Amino acid sequence: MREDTRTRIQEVALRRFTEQGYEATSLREIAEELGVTKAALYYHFKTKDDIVASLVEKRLIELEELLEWARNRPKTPETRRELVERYAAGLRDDRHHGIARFLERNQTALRDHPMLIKIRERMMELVSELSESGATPAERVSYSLALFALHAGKWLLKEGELPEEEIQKATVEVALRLLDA
Amino acid sequence: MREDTRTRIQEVALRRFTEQGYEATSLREIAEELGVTKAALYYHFKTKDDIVASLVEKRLIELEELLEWARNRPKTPETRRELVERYAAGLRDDRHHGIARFLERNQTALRDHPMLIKIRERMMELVSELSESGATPAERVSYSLALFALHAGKWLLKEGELPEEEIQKATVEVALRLLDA
DNA sequence: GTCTATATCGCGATAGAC
DNA sequence: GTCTATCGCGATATAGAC
Repeated sequence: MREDTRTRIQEVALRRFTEQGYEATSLREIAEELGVTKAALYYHFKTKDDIVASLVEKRLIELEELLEWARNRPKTPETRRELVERYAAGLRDDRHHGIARFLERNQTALRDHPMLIKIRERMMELVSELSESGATPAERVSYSLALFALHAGKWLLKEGELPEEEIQKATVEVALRLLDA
Repeated sequence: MREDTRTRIQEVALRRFTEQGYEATSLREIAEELGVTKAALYYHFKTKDDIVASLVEKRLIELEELLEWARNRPKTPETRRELVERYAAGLRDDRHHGIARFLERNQTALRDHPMLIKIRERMMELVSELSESGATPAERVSYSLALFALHAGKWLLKEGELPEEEIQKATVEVALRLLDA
């Protein structure tokens, strides 16, 4: 017994938005792949943007939970290290890493999307949690790059054909070193 | 006496492609701002993609020159340090940093554009020049991040309202430290 | 509640007149 | 060198079939 149409729309949309980009993916393509008409999509989602909102809401909640966790902790090197490790673990999670890839690739196309604006804000707040109030510009850049490194490993090393686990070890190692700036 | 239409199209297109994104910018908008019709743009450029090609060709040449310089040098720590500093200087150049910002923001939308594919290839070759052949995955990630840091400073620190020069000092400092991974 | 048919309007692109 | 007119396709809205 197969899934409901709404879920199948989300799956096809996520894959195509990630691979081809949000604007380059038409609703006609998605509808055709599912064997329905464009209008059917509009029954399940108000607009194309609304499909995006449904995809990323869980990621936003995850970021907000991580942020709350960090705020209830002292700003120590140990907290920073654990924050980086929790962030990396979140990206490894099957429920999130597809969404994360989609987000990485559609920052510009979706720059005015309310959900994406919130996600960007939370990311910047996470970086603030990594920085002490008197952090130098170089330290702040390093801390931002630490989180970025966790995202970037897959395509920075894509030539090498390394196993997923090796890539993760390498990016976490670099991220942790960036915390000691 | 004012510039020719072709140059004015390039200026308006670069600004709008950077601020709103390539796909979100219509040729009608560009034509209206210039006081001409869409069809007039098609006299100066074969397609919308062709405007992009005209914008980025100088950046491609700059990358290729930098690559050639690096290849005629021994792969020493000193070469790597100088490569990073030359790359940073290139980004500071008024002729290039507007183009660089445009490229950063339109990677996904223009992922199949022939000129953009070449630029990505050159960037990956530059990273290879930074890596010795036996470099570990963590080292390769660090070297890639070093170049990325030079691009990312502006938006990573945008909240702090630091002077441009301070941001550049900070990013170069972080990039150079990443070379010692 | 689930979907189709149909229509509107803006898009990139082209052809041909001035 | 720039215009008008037109094309096919995109997102989106609505009316109504089942």
